[in-house]
Amino acid sequence: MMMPEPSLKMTKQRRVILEEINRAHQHPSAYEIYELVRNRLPHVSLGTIYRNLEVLSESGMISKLEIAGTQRRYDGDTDVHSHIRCIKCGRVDDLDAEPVLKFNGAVNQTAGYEILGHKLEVTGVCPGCSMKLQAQAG
Amino acid sequence: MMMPEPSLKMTKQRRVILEEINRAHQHPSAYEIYELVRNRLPHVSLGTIYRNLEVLSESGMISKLEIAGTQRRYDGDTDVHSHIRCIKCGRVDDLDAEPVLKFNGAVNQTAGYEILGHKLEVTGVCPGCSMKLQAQAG
DNA sequence: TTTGGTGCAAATTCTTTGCATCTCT
DNA sequence: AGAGATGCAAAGAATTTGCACCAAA
Repeated sequence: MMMPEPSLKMTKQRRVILEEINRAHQHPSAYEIYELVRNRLPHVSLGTIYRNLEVLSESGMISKLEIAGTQRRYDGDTDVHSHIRCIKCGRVDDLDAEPVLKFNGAVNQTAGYEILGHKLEVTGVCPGCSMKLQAQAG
Repeated sequence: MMMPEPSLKMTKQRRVILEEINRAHQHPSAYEIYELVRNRLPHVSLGTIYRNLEVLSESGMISKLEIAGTQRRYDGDTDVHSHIRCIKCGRVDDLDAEPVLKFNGAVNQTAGYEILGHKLEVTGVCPGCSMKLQAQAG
């Protein structure tokens, strides 16, 4: 027998969270989303942000970025695309153009794993951190 | 004027940590390394593990894996190579063969970033989790 | 009305750090 | 000796969760 899917209520918190993620063209962390939402709903709690990020990504309305770094980041754009991450500040941007990858079959025969996907992550230093470093180097 | 490099003392803790990382053919987390080392040095502290993982990776003797997931992992093999990560349990293995990647120039012109590198991360379900899932599905 | 959501605060998990003491070099 | 490392315990950062009340359907 099937479990009924839990129905998603569209609360105002959830609606605003979704709007802010879709408006943000960087890839905000939970805390950054919290700050954005709090401008519009001053009493919102961080727990609500986390719970919603979870259900929204579970239901495919946003995506949870699987990238390196200490803080998780979220993306309103659910199409598959690659990212670049600043190793200094953790900022994440989209690549301007999706690189064309070609790889041989090696990946398909790894140690008994059932392969689900892959992703390319480019690392670098973002314009902001680049400037700071040059100022320091003086 | 140059700062003198801090000299690394080879304490017994540091030596054992290094030996255990090099012996481990998975990619252990700090806590897993702690457990391995504790078998040989029962009074070692987790703080010492973390401090050593930091200096050892800083000095290039091991590498800190930049992978998605909540827990950081370490690798005694400092050559560049790609990994596969189990989305269920976080286990990380080396790919059996390094895939040949070819990509167009798109990456070189992204939003003012100074590009440092890139990496491919393959995701999948490891043999252990695969078996558990099949048992559940019945 | 019922089911799911919220705010708040406490709890978890992973990692870092201050400090007194110890140990390589 | 003295720079650097250790153990311990406390602090931090990011995320999750229990619970009483609230609101969308």
